[in-house]
Amino acid sequence: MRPTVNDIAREAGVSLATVDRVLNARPGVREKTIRAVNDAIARIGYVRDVAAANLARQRVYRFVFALPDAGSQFLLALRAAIDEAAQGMISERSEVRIVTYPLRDPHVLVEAFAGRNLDGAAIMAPETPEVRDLILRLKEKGVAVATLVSDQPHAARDHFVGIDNLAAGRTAGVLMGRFLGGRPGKVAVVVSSILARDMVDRRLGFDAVLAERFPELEPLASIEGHDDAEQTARVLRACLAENGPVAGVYVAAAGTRGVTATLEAMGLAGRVTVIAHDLTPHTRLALESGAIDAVIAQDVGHLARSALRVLRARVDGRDILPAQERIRIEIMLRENLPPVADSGPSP
Amino acid sequence: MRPTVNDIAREAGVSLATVDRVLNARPGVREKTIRAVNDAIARIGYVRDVAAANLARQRVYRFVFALPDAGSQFLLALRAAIDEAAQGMISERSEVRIVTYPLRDPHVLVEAFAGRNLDGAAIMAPETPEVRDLILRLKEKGVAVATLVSDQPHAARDHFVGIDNLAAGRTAGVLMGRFLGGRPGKVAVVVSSILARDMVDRRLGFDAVLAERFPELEPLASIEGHDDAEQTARVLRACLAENGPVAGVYVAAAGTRGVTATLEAMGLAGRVTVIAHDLTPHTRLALESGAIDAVIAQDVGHLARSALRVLRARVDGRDILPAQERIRIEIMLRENLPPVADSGPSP
DNA sequence: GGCGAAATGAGGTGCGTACCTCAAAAACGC
DNA sequence: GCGTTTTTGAGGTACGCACCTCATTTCGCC
Repeated sequence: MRPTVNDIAREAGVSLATVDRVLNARPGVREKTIRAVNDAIARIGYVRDVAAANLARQRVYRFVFALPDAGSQFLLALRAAIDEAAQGMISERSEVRIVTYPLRDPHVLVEAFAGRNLDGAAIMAPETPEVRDLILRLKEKGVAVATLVSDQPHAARDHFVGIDNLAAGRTAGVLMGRFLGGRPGKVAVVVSSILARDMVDRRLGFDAVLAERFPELEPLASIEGHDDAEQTARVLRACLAENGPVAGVYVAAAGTRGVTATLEAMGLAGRVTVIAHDLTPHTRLALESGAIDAVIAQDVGHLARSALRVLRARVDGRDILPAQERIRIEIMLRENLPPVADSGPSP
Repeated sequence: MRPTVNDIAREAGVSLATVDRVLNARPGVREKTIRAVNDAIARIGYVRDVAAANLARQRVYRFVFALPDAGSQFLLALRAAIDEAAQGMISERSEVRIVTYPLRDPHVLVEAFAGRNLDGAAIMAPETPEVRDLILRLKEKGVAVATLVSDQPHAARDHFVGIDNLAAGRTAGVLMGRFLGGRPGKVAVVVSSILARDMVDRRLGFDAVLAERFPELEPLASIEGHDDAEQTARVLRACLAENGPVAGVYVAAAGTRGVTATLEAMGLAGRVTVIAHDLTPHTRLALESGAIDAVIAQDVGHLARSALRVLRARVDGRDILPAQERIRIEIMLRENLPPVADSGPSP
């Protein structure tokens, strides 16, 4: 049997009321008594039963996820994953809302948080001063804050939920180098925007590995696709026209469809090594057909669940299991694609 | 406010006692009444508060993990991961014991389960008739059973916690083929035993990919290392003596140390592509030094937590989130090694 | 030593659920 | 319509904790 508050009272030689005052940091207890109670707690190894505490407290956790309103397949999948994770948390008195904001205008994001009283927020947003301020103000109000997918290392967030994008770029680099097997050539690099933190990191990691280990490959200047297939196709065509044939393309952003379509149209499909990010219906098909050679993926379900766990732990003042919250950099090849998840509940 | 059992009673026009009987499948309720209650539950969207339920139930879940007593680094890490996961579950009234048994003698394993009353078991064991019987008898006693790492598809287990070893073998095959970049050659394959289910699957997957996509590679007959470095070194030397130089080695088993040591001694380190399994201190070092080119890994923390979640869900009669329980086939390269986890609590 | 203030004790109630008992009501068989 | 069995209702207790009130004790201070 785990020790309870009554055991603390007996062990410390005080009453239940005093133990309660100490446990919940209520005033009116002498320093000396507080120490006696804490000693007793340490001695008998008491751990608060959070479930029972929350039950008594009638506590409801309010969490908000803020995501860009773009319609990329990755974001769609992420939203679905958050909904699913939230569904699993309702039996644990957590309430999750998703707010979306236009990427161009993070001001809307700031407004969305005004006046709400909530316990935690997971924010996927560009690294702008407004957002940094928003995070700071949330923290000041005692809200747990996690950044999602793209970090804000200079903001006051408690935790970053996402992959190490530098390492992801390095991984892409080594796959590109090894898959090309020593053949020299140029490599095009597609990012969403050269201002996005995750894109910068991926690019840095990619270049570093190429320079260190595959000097025969020449990475070209980043081209910006803004996570849009049309736009990506356009800039890639321009890039190829300017630089001539490439041996590989590293798509660090969304909009991979623009790349495969362009290569297909130019008769280069399967002859250019393509490394892309994020497992979506399209990249899955492209992997299966051989149009893409590898995908660097992050599990959206893991992202969603990890964010909720981290925020919950923060609010409860609990520690997290770092190993459980480390989002893995997954390498997806045709051969290790997971079976398609059936979406939605069966009838 | 979430609806409670009282709301169900009011909505269904029955008493609390009847709702309770229905919810907990107690006898003595007419079919018609059961339907009325369930309809009311569906109508008001009631979800049982598991925290409160467990509190009232005063239930303690007893789980057992059965593992071979071998001292491989993988098993050590797995045991540590189980301990850590169990630690996290004590606040959810779960109690976990690990029992080990000698691989040669699964009879000991069977005895270890005699007379215990427990709720769930996770079993990592070879596919023998004794073990299959053991699983069947456990199931008959109402114990939830999961197989761990190595499956027992013909046994009555509820769930398999581990990677798809066929796909893992395929992944190893494609990495081998692509890393060798079209160079022809022989490939040695090390397994622990040609009788182990996971080894058979890996071998099948590996061979299939080589045959389909890399006909220039010739896989040699499996050599058995029995998860032991010494033994592995011995059989690998014999294999190389017999077959001449190889382009690659696929180590589907533990005992990778025997392979790197042998290659090192023969002056072949870095000149033979090595694909190994499981991220251990040794394979991590070998990856960093370039002695191994890639490691196919399964996250031991995920294995442990998933097993516990699956067993818990089974006992509670809840569904699982399949996406969360799918153990990923991770591809570890030097470039995406996770930072070393600090072991043990900090002082 | 007496005073006011601070600290502590005793005890109650409720959170949402499980599980129990006993009485009352309804359904059933004849 | 009777007796019997089955079904249902009413109510209580418990789980571990939070939070409240009011009485009582202890402390610090002059």
